[in-house]
Amino acid sequence: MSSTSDAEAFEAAVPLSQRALAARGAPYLADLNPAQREAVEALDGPVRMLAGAGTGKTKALTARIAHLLVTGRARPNEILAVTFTNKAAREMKDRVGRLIGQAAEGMPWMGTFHSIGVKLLRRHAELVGLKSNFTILDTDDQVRLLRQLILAENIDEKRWPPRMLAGLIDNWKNRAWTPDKVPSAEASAFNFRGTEIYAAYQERLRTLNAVDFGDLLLHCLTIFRGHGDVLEQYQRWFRFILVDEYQDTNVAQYLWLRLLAQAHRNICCVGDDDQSIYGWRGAEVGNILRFEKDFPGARVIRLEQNYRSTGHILAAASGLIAANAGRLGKTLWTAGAAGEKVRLIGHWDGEEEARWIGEEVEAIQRGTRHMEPVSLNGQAILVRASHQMRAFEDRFLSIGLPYRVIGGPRFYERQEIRDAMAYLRLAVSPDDDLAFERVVNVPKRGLGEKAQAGLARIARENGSTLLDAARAAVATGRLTGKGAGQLRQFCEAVDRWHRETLVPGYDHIRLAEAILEESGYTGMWQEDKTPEAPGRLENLKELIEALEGFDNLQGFLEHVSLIMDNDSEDAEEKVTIMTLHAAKGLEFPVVFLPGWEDGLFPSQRSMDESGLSGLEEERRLAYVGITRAERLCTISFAGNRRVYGQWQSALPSRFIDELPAADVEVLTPPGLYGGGFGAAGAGFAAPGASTIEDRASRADVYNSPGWQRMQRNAGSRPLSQPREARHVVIDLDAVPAFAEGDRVFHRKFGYGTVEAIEGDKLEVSFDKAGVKHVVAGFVVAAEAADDIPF
DNA sequence: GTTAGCAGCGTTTTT
DNA sequence: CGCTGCTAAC
Repeated sequence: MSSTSDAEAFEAAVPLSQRALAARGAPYLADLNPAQREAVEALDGPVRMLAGAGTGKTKALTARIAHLLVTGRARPNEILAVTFTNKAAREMKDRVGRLIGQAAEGMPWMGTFHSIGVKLLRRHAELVGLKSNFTILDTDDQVRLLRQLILAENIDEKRWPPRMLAGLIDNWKNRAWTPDKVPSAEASAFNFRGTEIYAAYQERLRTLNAVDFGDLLLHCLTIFRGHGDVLEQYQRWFRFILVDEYQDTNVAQYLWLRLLAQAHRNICCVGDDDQSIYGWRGAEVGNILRFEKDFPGARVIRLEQNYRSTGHILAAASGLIAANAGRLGKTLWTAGAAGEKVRLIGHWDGEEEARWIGEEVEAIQRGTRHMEPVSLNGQAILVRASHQMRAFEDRFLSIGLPYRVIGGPRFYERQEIRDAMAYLRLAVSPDDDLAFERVVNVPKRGLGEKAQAGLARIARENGSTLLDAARAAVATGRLTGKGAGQLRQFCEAVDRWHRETLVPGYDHIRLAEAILEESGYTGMWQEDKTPEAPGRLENLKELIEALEGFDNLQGFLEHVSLIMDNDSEDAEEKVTIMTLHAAKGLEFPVVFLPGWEDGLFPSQRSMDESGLSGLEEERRLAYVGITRAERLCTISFAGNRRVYGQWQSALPSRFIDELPAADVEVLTPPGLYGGGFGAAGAGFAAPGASTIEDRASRADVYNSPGWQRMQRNAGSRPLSQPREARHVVIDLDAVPAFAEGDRVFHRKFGYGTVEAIEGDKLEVSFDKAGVKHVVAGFVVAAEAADDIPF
């Protein structure tokens, strides 16, 4: 901006007309609607964008970035663009790159709050008493550490579980409370010891040169507040700030943003109060209102035209969310067709619900009377709680329907990955006590609790690291027996690996492989015959592959804990199963929303803990769910569900009553032809009914007012498509791989014996999982499972 | 020091 | 029901 020509100065003052910019290579402006264009062109000063679901928010945001770059208002490294998930950040990078016709790699400050926090913290770690190679603890490490502290305080961990304190500390950090800032109102927390242990925990983290997730932001705040020069540097540096999913920011994140933006006030926040679903994690919708106060004169831009969903879907979602009080208010509209109504169906129990959805997915994949075929990738099942996923997995496995689960245990949270990473950490920094502790006896080296406690004591006496203590113990003969020899070998190995990491340009992939091999870690899993072992070896292989993207182990370790999300992009066609939370920001042509029962959704716990505001957050979650659907949305509930292995009956969700009847079509569940729901459960004789003891409840299920109203409006059409007779294909060519009595291995159920063969389906008696019907293609011969290569 | 077997517990959602 | 953590035996 220093050498500004007249023409450029003019550009800066007056937004160029659409045509003028298009002529100069800004085609991204051409297909924006007026509101989006306003959002793109209002570059200066605070902007608050209120963007409803499917209104082209990301499009506007990316175009805005492109506009900043193309008009020369900012260089790529002067834009701070914050998202909540890595996925969102990646998508934004891709799209900006496409808009400006080159890779957006040059935008180093586009990422999640946490990844940007790490980057800042590594530069200034010494200002909060850390070294720049600090390690990032995940929840598991955090809990372990707290457990040690709690035990040291002689507190009964049964009554005061470490997990609880971890949650508490997390909350405090979300509110930007360092130990000394925790208000006295919280003094009674955790048996009146909460703040005290919090302080001890922070101290311990510092000595370990480690941080937890919350610290990534909190330490940044401490630095910004305590070192004006550093803050000013970044205020100048980040000339334009953009924030995605603003409604999900917590107080710490808000303060972080405010500090960075308050000088130039070029901050653009995009959010939708109706999609605020992280209140339990400390998100404050109130931050939207607070923005107005802290940035007076902020321009408010509303995106209300929805491009994603059909009319009925949009109307159903809007009708539902209207039940929430105190919304900022938005009227979404669409120029598109009304499309299919939202479908509603009740089932006898959760298993039947899963069965029905599986068949619907296959039917829709083939194409129905009412809809063109939709591929599996275009279909998703969105659940409230992850334990609902199991029913679908079981069902889909047995009918051979390919699926992918998003948001299970994260890749880097898996035991084998954490172990492997601990080894790598130890190689890079032998003073990493946490890593040492984790793997010193994995695989077993005869170093149990006692030996480890001894090492810890030596370390404390000498003020040394655990590794040094181990060396000392071996040298002085303080440790004897079988463990001593193995420990000596372990220490030598660590030294050897560490020396290799010091060689410039070392082959880090080969070294990593060698570490896992020499430590006996891969060997341990190769010998393990449990069903999970092959999968774990597979994951280790993936970990090694991931190393290729980095120059050395150090680089890898610095980034991995935040980068490794497990939405691996595989090419195969699969239905997606995930939680509603994980689905935010995504869209699918076809969406299934199972489990709409009171207590499950809305979740009882949410209502107990947070009352009305909890219920409203649940309702927003429902709103998010429905608005993920482009063309077909199917809501379902089950009258009975197994929970903790006990059958429990449930009532349809109150949200069902709140759906506008005109936009909903009630389907007749299978097995109920001719009977219908008319007379309170009459004719309700689903297969399996006899196994359920509590039958009294079923009349109630269909007695809720909403359900009855719905029923009066029910269409005559029974199902989206009449069920095809599923004839068994007797294809001799498909069978010969297995015979009765064969031993087979299944990725999920483990080893088993083939009991019967019917077409391409096998009945297998699994050693651990019991008798299951599976498609032949899903199992391999047991011998083949033994040598799945690493 | 390690392992097997049992008791007791719990499931909301996540960077 | 399935997992974790504890106890009792190897």
